[in-house]
Amino acid sequence: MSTATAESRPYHHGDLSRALIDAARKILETEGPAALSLRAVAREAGVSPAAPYHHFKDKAELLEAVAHEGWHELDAALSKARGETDNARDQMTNLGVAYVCFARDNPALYRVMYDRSRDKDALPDQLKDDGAYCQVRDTIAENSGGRATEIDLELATIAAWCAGHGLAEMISFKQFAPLKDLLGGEEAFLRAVFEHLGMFAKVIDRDPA
Amino acid sequence: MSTATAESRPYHHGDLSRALIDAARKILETEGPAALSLRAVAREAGVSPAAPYHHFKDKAELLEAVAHEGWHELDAALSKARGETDNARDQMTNLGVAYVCFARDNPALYRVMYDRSRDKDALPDQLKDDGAYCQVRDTIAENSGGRATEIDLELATIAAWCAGHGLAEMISFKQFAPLKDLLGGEEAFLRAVFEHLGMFAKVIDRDPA
DNA sequence: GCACCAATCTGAACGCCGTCAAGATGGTCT
DNA sequence: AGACCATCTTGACGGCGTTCAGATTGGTGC
Repeated sequence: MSTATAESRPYHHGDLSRALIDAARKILETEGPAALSLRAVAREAGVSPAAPYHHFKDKAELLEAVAHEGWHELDAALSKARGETDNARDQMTNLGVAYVCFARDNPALYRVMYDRSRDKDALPDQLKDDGAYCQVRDTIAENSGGRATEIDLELATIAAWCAGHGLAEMISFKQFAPLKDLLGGEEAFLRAVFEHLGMFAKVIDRDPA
Repeated sequence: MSTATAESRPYHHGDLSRALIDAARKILETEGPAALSLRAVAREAGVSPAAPYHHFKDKAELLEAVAHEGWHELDAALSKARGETDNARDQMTNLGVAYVCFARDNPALYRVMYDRSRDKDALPDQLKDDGAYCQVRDTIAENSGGRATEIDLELATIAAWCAGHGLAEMISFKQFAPLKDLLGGEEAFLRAVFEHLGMFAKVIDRDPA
């Protein structure tokens, strides 16, 4: 019984790597990061606890693969948000809101993404090369009208990333619920906080004060 | 042999709660969060693995106590930084730098502090009542010269906290090492990023644009 | 068709973990 | 002295990440 389905299955199970990643993500979504054990992933995928070790060096490497998918999806979300307007300044706000919403809607995945980065002391390379980070930098560059130096651009991008990440982590804390209601919902709250950051003011407004 | 030392020891070991917290912090500092098991803490304190359960409901409650100390120490660090200048605007920058430096110098403790908050979906109460958060808000209020509404103040404080937290998490990533060198060190890097946030611009500069 | 190899998976085991129940220990109070 | 109770130890349970020997399977060369 070589292939149980029409798809070409390279070996015994089929694409177990893929199945393991999917199983991990399902557990993350339904039970949260605390429940994400390698044994649970194997169970979910219907294989023995030792099976994953033929596809991933250890648990960390599986999580790495999950995180990698997460960064790609964040990238896609930012691309979409950026494309929804031509006004460069609105693009910036949209990027920020989209970033935070991604983190809010995929909290466990977002956690895994940064936990893996922390363990490596480095954000993923794809971020620097052509990923989400570059979209933020490019948008800032367009806002600056060519007046900003390379260093200014880099610093403003880091600043924006910090603000987005910080807000993404704060947004879930229930302290802010009253403020959200008062402002008319979560997105309004997000936009208000972003405004109060006076984000990128130095690059965009560029008056030396 | 009731009291082995001059101090009054309530029971067998002495103040085991205290010893456990100290042991946990020592392990955090020397081996990092991953090595912080309850058994390791008990081992470090010289008691059996079950002993901690007479002082803390479970592992989470011990970590809660550790986190609580962390917030107090962060509070003290911010107080000190704020007191080092009278210029309100400098106070703001000093607060930001002090916050990030605390996180950089106590990375494992900082991690535990926020991990516990996430599990509870809430920042510690002490933050709202008279702690670090209020110091930031008060400083912003002084900067605004009474022109800011309550909501503006709250939003600006959240924005500042997000930026600080975000930067605290980013600072360790090795990608930014070249930029740090280029700017003449880590603190210069910190200050540059804070500047690029145009932080609190809306509250402080208050020109409607 | 068949033998063989390498890739893949299983089963059992190791040491670690968090937690709990039962019992030993030693202050404290009367 | 004796009772009491907080404290600590011992031993156990199930779950974890990981390893390893061996079984199973798919593809390759004859």
